[in-house]
Amino acid sequence: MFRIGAGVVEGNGVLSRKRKRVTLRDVARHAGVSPTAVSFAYNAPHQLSHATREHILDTAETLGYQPHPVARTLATGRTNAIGLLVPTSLNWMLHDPLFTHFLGEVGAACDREGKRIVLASMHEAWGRDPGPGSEAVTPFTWLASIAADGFLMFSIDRGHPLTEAVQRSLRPTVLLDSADDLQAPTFNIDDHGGAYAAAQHLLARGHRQFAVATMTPRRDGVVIPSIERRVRGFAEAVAEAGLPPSAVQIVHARGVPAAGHESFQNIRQLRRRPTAVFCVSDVRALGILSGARREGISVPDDLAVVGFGDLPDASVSSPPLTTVHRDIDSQLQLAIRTLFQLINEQISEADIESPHIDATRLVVRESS
Amino acid sequence: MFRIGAGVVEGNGVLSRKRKRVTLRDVARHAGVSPTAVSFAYNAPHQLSHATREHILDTAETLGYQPHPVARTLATGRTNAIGLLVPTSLNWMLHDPLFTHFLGEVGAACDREGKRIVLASMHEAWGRDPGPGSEAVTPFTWLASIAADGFLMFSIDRGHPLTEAVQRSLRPTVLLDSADDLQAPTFNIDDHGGAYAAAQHLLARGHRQFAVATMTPRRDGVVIPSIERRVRGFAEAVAEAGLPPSAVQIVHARGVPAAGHESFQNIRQLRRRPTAVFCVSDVRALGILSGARREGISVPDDLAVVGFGDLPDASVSSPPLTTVHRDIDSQLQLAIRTLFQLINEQISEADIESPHIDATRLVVRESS
DNA sequence: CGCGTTTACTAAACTGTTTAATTGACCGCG
DNA sequence: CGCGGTCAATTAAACAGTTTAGTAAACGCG
Repeated sequence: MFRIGAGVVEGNGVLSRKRKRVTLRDVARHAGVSPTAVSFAYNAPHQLSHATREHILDTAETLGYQPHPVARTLATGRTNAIGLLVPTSLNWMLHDPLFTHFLGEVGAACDREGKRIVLASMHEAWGRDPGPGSEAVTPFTWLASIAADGFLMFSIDRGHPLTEAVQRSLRPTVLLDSADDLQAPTFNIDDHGGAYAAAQHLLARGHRQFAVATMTPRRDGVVIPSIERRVRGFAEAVAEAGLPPSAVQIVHARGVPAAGHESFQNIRQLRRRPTAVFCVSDVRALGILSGARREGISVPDDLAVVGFGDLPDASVSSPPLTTVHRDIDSQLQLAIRTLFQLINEQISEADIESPHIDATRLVVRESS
Repeated sequence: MFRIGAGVVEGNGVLSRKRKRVTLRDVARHAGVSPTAVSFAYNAPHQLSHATREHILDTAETLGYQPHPVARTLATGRTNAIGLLVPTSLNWMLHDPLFTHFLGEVGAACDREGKRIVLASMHEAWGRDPGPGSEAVTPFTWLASIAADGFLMFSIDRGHPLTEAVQRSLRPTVLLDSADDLQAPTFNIDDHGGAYAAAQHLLARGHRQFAVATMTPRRDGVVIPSIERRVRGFAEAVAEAGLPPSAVQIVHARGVPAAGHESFQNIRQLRRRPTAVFCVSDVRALGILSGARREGISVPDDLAVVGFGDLPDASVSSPPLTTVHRDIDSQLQLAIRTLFQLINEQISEADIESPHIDATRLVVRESS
């Protein structure tokens, strides 16, 4: 077993990362050309004769020259990275399959374009004790400190500390699943309409007493606008059917993966037993399904369950989940494409109709 | 509903991101001080009198000055970011709960330190058709183009195209779950020993015919060293018990989340029916459990199942999963801390004993 | 009062690259 | 032979900060 013990492998140069960086100027000097020529060798080969170019590339190779990405960025103004701003802690978000799906797709898109993703979670970024003598971190300074050409943000509400910062930012920013009156290109889905349709469906099936399973409100007051819209949409449809407000009982549960079980318990403890439950997300609904299975409650006979999102898992659960379908991928593709176009200045923000709202539709399966 | 239609909101300056950047020099000019003073106001407050500092900060505020992160990086040599190099496509990795856990923890650690994560997937990075006239992307140039102070990599094998690049890199790199003879600080776990213990356990329970459920080999030949070690560890223990090689049958399945079901089907089709199956990961084992439940196969009576990793889910499955426990968090904390120390030059690579191998231990529950 | 130290601030150099403007050589053409 | 036009390469100016070395004034002190 190979081992890098103290002093065991030494002096062959491989381990020493201290050696001074070889700069473009060094290459130029050794090759006997100007720094510009070296730059051209990489970025504008046609400006150079084939012979000199080869010569420059050779000397660069032998010297072990690595172009300095930061210096390049400073000169070109392009970081080749987009900032993915996570509204809470990354840890928290990663438990949400919707987010991991988002992240994966963004990753694939960036991969195709040769771009990098800079992940920054906004949660603990500010309000932290400022370093010795330096100012406290504000949303604005925080955003400014991220080296990216543009930003992608999820679930931003009106009141979120970052909204103002985003609007003052110099870099294009695209919002997903956010409030729909923010001054930045926003790509949402029809949460309200989807939830409304879910309610209508359940009403048509004869249900009159409902539970809505949603998140426990965050202590920091951060609101997830898309979820709010879903709850409102559902309640509105029920109200318009002439039922009293008490026909909709809201149950909260915290966390994303385990929340389903907790929700289920809470539902069982309601005095007025609901015959149907609408969940603001599929994970929650799937959790309720498994809770019901465990307790011998029959779905949909004893309890109808409707989810939101139509994750891949929703169609293979038992029973298959009735849920509100959204086309995540097309929404995301459009958002990312828009962001790239904004970055490349192929379009301007004024050209974008915002918010862009993708349709949703109810997919009726066997859980309702 | 607010709407940024073409020309609807215009000229209030909020939407225009074209306005020229306010530089440190601008602030200096307006405040009537030298550029140095402005820099000091942010980075070395004690060098300035309280009054001038306030004055500078005020003018900066009114001018809307944002320090340029890239320029700062170029001058200081600090990006305040670490590169997370994903060995395959990000999309693929995100389906692995182990990776998302890793990512979440790295995120939390970076959050604490005020650092950013640069995500870069190596999968498609090179071998792509080179841009017009520019050189093809090589692992080395690719790595060099990432603006980060150091790198964290998962599952790197000897033959991986990046290994050489990492060793030539100027920036500290820490490896996790990788080959254990690479010339970089490596933090592994005792895969071999864990799998060996799992086999011994099953042998002691009287099993004589085994299946090992592992990944389908990747077409690109990339090998996941930790998984190789597990398979070998298991096979070795069985061989040392005097059983013939045929006592261990290897079943492959692709993908991470759905692989469990596929593995289960494959196991059922084996001519020599195994009485116990060892899975190289918990997800796979959990999938087999649910496949068995669906088909009415009793675990552990008809089939004993042992996983690897001891994810949170493993203890709450039905039946609770016997699995090889690893302390992911401590491994990760140590790796990250080491990386930060290397970046800050508080330690040198020669001081690090590598590979660092965390112990694993078998946790016997009810699936075996 | 003169000497050394601190305080508050500045000028200039430095980080490594791109890019606009420029030069000089060479070529064909009228 | 002189003139415009490429071609190949160079010079110099950005890009937006940090940092080192230095200076003038103020201060403390015997």
